[in-house]
Amino acid sequence: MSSRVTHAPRQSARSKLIDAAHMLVRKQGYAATSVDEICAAAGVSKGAFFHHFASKEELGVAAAEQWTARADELIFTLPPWVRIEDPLERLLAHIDFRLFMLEGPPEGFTCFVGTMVQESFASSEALRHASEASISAYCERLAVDIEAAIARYRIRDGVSAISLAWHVQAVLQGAFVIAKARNSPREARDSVLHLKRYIKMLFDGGENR
Amino acid sequence: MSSRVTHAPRQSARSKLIDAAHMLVRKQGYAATSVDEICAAAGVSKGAFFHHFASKEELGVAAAEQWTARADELIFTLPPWVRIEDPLERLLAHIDFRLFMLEGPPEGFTCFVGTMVQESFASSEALRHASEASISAYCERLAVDIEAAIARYRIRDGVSAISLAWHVQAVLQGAFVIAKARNSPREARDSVLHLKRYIKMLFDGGENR
DNA sequence: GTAAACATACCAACCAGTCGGTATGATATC
DNA sequence: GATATCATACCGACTGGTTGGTATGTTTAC
Repeated sequence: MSSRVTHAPRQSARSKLIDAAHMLVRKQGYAATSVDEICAAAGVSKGAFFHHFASKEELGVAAAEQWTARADELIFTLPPWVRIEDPLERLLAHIDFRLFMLEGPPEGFTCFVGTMVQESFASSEALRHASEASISAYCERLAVDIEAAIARYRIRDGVSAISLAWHVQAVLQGAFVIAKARNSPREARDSVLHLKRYIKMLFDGGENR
Repeated sequence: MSSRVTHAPRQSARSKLIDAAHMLVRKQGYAATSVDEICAAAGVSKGAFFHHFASKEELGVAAAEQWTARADELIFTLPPWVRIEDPLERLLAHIDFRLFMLEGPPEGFTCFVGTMVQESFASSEALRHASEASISAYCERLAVDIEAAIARYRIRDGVSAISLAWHVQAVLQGAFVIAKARNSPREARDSVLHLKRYIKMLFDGGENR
């Protein structure tokens, strides 16, 4: 009874704004998404927006940080396959998962920071840096698994784990662009399948001959 | 003396506007680039802009079409290596060329239509379609060379020429995103090297063991 | 001379950001 | 335990500047 809930969890407005930004920016881009639009989608007032964020740019930075946390959870923590013991199998399951995600409209599977950084790399060092941090975090986390696979199975041509991780990220980002251009995830999925074949070949040149 | 220069090449304003759009959009994105900014960079008045284009969107469509012509010339017509007889060597020279291009600031090597389509796919069907046409044209042209290589050397797993062409395009588009995020083309180049290794392995699994 | 190729001045809508104010709840004072 | 004080969360009207686009006039080409 005396359970002091202290103050009611009033994270609400701030995180609703970030969620709305994730959705709208992925659909329309950063510059084309206005603060008013984000407020309307989040169902909060403009006053609330500027209470939580000093500027639109600051929201972008906060949304990038939140995106990192969200992605790490969604991709590296929650899914059951992350507990596969064999590191190569785990890596391939990761690729299959990214493949599986390529469904529905682009705002459902594309990358918030990847979209944002394209428009802001030259105009806002804060946004560029926040986006880079988010993408780098993904690559470094993925490189851990790749490193484990290399340790157990070796890899061709002395390919490094971090280099392959960046390549995975590049293929995914490119697949998102193609999916938007084609208005269909079909070529994007094909491209990820090429990536999977490449990884298999890197770890065993003659396996699925 | 009476050398009638006939009419001075007055393609000038229109194509200066398109060139300025190519540069500015690649640097800042489509939405963040204003009509006034494009006019200023092109050194023409706003009246001239709307004399040649009914709207900013129409400039985008025209710039996409111009981009297709420019890319076809720059990549598939002018370079000396396009006359290499062996189709696989020609394909690998193509990849090397794309690798070689990844230098200097991003607005010098990134893709105008790739940048534009990310911001416009959901808001302007005209821009999305024009961008898709440009990217598709590149892929279909590249697929001709890949098809020739397949005919001469075979390829693993029954990979199709057009599918591999889209994968090349995806890796390049992804590499552009990574280069912008990292503020350096290093990881982008590494990714294209992965692509080159993949293509080599597809055409000869055990070649450079 | 006339039609295309520009230039200048202007407009309404929209933009990010400001500001005065309110509602609420925790803490301090007596 | 009632009251004063303070901090946080939020609201929505407002502002100065920017936006894409227009109206109208001038210059150039043939």
